[in-house]
Amino acid sequence: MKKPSNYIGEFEELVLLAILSQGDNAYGVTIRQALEEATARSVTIGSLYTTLSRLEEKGLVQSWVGEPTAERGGRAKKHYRVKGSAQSLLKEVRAARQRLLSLEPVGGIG
Amino acid sequence: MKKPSNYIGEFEELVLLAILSQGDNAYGVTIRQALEEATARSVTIGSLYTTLSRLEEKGLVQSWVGEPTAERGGRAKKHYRVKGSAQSLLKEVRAARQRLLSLEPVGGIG
DNA sequence: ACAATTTGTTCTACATTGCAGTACAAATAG
DNA sequence: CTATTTGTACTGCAATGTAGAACAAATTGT
Repeated sequence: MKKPSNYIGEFEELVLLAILSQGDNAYGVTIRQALEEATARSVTIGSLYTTLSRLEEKGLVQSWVGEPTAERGGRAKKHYRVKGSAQSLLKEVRAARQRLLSLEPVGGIG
Repeated sequence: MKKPSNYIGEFEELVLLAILSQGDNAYGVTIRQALEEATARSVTIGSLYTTLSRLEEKGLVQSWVGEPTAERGGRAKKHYRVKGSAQSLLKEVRAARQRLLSLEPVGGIG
């Protein structure tokens, strides 16, 4: 739960949104799936977990391991939840972009 | 005009938006001012120029040096314009975020 | 019990971006 | 031709992005 910086990157932001989009079912596989569908780009699982770890180090997400579901086999899922501090950062960066867009003299970019 | 990657970072995105917001008057000083007002964070001039250079390397912005204005003294301004390729990338990442938000099961984050 | 299979996470390594300080360049004024 | 003003380029390191392979924990079948 360090606090190395106050900045979140582009991919980190997408990961946070992906977690939110999965509600109570946010873990590695579902988060990845949401990302790939939303971005139409491949997301390697290693990249995702690295980012999830860093987000947790920064205190932006919280995680806990669930009970292993009796489906076929496989390790227990590690669930993720977005913390309030992250919501604030998301709001901030969205607001900053909006402010710049509202100054846009040509009138919107799409 | 290299093409090292297809990714744009968070700050790069803000810089692109800031350039757009300045219309025909986008150069170091005005871009920086727009950024600081929109983000409420200090932006050192070195950081900005580094990012502008990288954006130009990636072919996302175009620059040209203007005539020196007869105001007091000082070097000629280097003007920047956002290219179409950048507009596309901006659209893409905005769309990706929007897609994730629209799946948001809790109902919006602010 | 234990090897094979399945599901899922951690580790290692390097590329790209973010960020700041300092040096440098080009213009005007006196 | 020096001082001042305005503005840009250079250097170096920290933080993020990205991928591949190794590792871990569960179930199934024999």
